[in-house]
Amino acid sequence: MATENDGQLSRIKRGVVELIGEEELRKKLLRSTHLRVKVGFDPTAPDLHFGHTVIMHKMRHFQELGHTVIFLIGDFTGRIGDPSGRSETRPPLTEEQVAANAETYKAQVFKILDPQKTLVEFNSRWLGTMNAADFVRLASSCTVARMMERDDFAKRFKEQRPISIHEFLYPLCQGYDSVALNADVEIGGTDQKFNLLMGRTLQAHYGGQGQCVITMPLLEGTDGVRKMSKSYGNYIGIDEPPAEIFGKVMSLSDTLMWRYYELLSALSLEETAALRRDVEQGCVHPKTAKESLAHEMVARCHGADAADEARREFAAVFAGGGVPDTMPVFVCRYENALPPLFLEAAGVVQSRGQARRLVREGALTVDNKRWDDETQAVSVGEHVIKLGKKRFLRLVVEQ
RNA sequence: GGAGGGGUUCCCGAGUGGCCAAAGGGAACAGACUGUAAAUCUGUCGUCGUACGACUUCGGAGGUUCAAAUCCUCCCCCCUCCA
Repeated sequence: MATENDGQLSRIKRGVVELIGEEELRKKLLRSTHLRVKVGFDPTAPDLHFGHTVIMHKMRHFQELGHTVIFLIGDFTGRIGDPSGRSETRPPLTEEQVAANAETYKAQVFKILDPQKTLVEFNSRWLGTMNAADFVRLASSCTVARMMERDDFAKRFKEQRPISIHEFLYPLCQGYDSVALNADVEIGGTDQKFNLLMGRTLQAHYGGQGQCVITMPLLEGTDGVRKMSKSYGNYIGIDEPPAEIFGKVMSLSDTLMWRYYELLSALSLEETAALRRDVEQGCVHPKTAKESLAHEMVARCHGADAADEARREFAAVFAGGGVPDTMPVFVCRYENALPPLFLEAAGVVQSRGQARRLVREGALTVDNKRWDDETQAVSVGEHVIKLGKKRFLRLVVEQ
């Protein structure tokens, strides 16, 4: 029995940055096979991306061990805006936005989670019905000094940037969620550590047992600098088309690629290390290694066939100078066949001036031939338009 | 409540009456080189116009002036110190 328990524990610990309350977790695992594992998602970004999947795979592990995962949609807290890691106040969401985003979440999470062992909750259910007295009690559980220990608050305060009082409420609310849900374990990114610990503290404050806290590494976004986040625009969404996911992975830097291998790939750490060694010694081209990763990522979201197809098309388009199988079609009349006009009308660029500049810079290709005269109209007929490396358009010019 | 400092183009940040569509850096985009990698070099980076140029922009609203991001008035927001 003890060994089986240890097996569970080592499975749980794999890949985590920190496990706070390991001894308690060991005991809990002995006592129950149905622990309540809480993970909160802020409904700010309706599209799940690969950064989320790091945590979701950990949730999946718990499910496979028989435990119940509570997928908590922070519809109430979403309206406050999580200050974690932020240098400024987030804009609050409207109720409608939150509702719409939450629906999108629910539609996507079951790509990875087992619906049978997932409980979806909304924290407005208990936070929304609290009255002022309840909130005062909640707020009394934490001192200002304790709150200011938080790195991002401390930093903002020091840099004389604004912090609103309501942002103090966020960790308290998130912590109270753990009280309301009676969570045994909560999982989050390393940037959530403070909030996660707040849950542990509050549960004790309200007379329960504190949850165990697991922090997972944060995946850097495609820029390799900031964490992956929709609001930074550096994310790869799990719902994006295969070619898009493939392309985004391929344009990761070589250094960053190993991080993605480590956090996302099904390859073991040993296998990854071996691959890395091969690349460093020149036995394997880094591009090949990246293609495997891209293939794996597409396969996870869209299946192996789609991944094969994405790899084939990528090779044809970018290595072979070909064109994608599908590209947006735009029809215009001959008098509008001037590059700045149709490029703007087709939504390829944001303004005619921008189009004009790009054409002058030699970014435009019509039927695979450079077209650097912005005043020359494209002839009647069907053409393949390419702007820069990534923007394609099938242009039909009518008489 | 009192005193002082500040809000500039995607971000940071210069600019205190015309030479300002606004320095510099970053991000982004394009070209060259490549592996849609990195690094490097070059260019672009408010809108419209082939171009001379025109128009809109420097927290908001008014005003002074031939001319305002820059001066004045009121308002909104942020920070610091005192209470």
